[in-house]
Amino acid sequence: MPAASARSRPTLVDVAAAAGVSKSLVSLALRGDAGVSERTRERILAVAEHVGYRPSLTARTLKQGRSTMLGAVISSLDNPYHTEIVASVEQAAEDSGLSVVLAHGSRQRGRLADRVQQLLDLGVDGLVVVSSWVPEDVLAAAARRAPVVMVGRTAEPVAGIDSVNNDDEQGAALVVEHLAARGHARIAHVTSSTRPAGRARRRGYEAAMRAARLGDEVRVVEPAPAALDALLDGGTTAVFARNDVEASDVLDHALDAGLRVPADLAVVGYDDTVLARRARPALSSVQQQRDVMGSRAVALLRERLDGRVEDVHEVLQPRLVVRASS
Amino acid sequence: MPAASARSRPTLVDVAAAAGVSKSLVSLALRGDAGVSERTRERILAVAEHVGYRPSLTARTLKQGRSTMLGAVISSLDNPYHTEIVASVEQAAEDSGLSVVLAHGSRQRGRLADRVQQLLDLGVDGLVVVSSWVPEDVLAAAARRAPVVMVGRTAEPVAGIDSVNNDDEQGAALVVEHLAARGHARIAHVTSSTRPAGRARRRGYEAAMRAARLGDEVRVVEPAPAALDALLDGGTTAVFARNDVEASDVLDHALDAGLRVPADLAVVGYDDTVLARRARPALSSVQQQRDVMGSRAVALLRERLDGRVEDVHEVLQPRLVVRASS
DNA sequence: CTGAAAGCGCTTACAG
DNA sequence: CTGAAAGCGCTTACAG
Repeated sequence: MPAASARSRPTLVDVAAAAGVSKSLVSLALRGDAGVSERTRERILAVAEHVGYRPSLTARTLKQGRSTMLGAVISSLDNPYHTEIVASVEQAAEDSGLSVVLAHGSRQRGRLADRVQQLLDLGVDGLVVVSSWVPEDVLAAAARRAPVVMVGRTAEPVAGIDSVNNDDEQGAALVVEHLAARGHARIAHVTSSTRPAGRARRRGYEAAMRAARLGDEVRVVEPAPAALDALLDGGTTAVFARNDVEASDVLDHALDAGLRVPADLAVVGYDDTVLARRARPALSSVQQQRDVMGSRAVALLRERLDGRVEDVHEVLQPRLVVRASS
Repeated sequence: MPAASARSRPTLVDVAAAAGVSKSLVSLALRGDAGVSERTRERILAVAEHVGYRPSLTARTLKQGRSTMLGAVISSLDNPYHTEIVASVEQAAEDSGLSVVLAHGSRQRGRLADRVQQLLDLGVDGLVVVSSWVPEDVLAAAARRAPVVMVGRTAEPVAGIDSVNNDDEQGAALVVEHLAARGHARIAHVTSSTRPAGRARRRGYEAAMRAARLGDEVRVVEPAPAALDALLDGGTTAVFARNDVEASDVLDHALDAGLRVPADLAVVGYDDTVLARRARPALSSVQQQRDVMGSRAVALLRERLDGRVEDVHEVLQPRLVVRASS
């Protein structure tokens, strides 16, 4: 069989011809319609199998007006926290008979907006956005084409878009309470982020410090070498970093400076990624309910597809995983 | 505007009606056909923009028989080596005016086969497989539907499928030569893999050891604690690990055992992932030409689409990146 | 320079 | 239980 013909897929018409029936009957048989006799269906299925028939999703989507595909957008592939959420979205989608097509923006803002368009042009039935870098006007425009759910925070809720996120303030409070219970008073917060989640963690830290009557010891610095040196010289005994990446940087810096962790300095991160488990000593970190996030995101999308019009914002409670670093 | 109507996208017909022309003219104008007067085109573009028209990729794909989409399949999202290759595939595709839809198998073999089917059913014009876990019969079947290029090794070349991969034997030889030049004689190889790339690295190690007249010192072990202990007790002064993950494990183990790296033990990895840079001390590692891999993969696909029928297998030369661990 | 018509591969009423 | 027909939103000869 020549390559060219090998590349032209058999269609319903081919199956129908081979089975000696009409193409509508083939369609009905393939989809398990009740009005097709058992014998006929089996014969048609066998023929379809024999000629190597695969239905064209493109044609089906065009006809039906829906694709049973969901789109997922993430900032970049190299953030294990985000990719784990995507994996849970995919699992939940699969459980609902939906498939997921994935796109990312390689950390580039404009590219993320392009990817959102691309997925919508492709005809996805809904969109899960696992990235805080998609501009809000792009989100709002996307929501006019298909239901959109945001996993994680935007600065303000975007009208028409559902969200599910972690309670960052509460996560930060868990860390401060843990460190205070371990006897730490001089607990600093290391953060380089001005994004919504980062800001919320910082607010949570500050509020928890005051609640623990440590308000005078509030100290927030960037994860830059000079700032960290000043911090360590200044008598800080514990650091709550905004995420595991920055916690790892703090850890490296402290070890390089000859400090023992956690004896001289306790370090706690956020997100509980593979980085936390790989660090030496292993990092305590705040764990978000990533698997629940994925299934809730898909559930919210399905509700929208079923007609819900009010916005829903779900907030999940995090928990602290204590390891050797604190 | 009610939600339902907001969700029904304007079509060519809507634009045509709004502009007072036929829908074929709109199509021609949008695609920049030469036979449309400048004034007419501008007017049509303005109307399309105004009504928020976006062409349906689904309809276009159905009509044209091609989608200008490439599919990319990877084993899982948590392997930075693979995701970096995918990023380079995407960049190369974009440069060719193609988009990429990404699918992964969460490390599950059967799921990978499903994803390959899904991408083909979706209508991708070609498939880049960045995973050695896709069964060869699945690859062969896929190639009957669309051009397929394998990035990385299969055990044997698969008929009808192009490939681009790194010269693993050569990479292993670079490591052995480097360590031998540093004065090491007892160089062990740590590997847990029986996959094609792992086997090739092992072969390369053994050949290079003999070439360096160190044939009597060839030692291959698994990255298990007991095996590593025996290795360290046995006078090994350098370890070449099959990849950065296993090199990190060796590193951790050695440091835990109180050894200094590289003074007591030199460690070298493979793939030059972020793990190598993040390790302490930073790991020497073999760097593959990941960016070139992506652009070559896309180029091979395009050649197939343009009619090439002979199989092409490209082999790229790796280079060694020396860091503190050796 | 512009329009009417056919057709990509499906699904879905509608007849029989 | 089965078939003929219309139509999803495009693109592309073909006329004019």
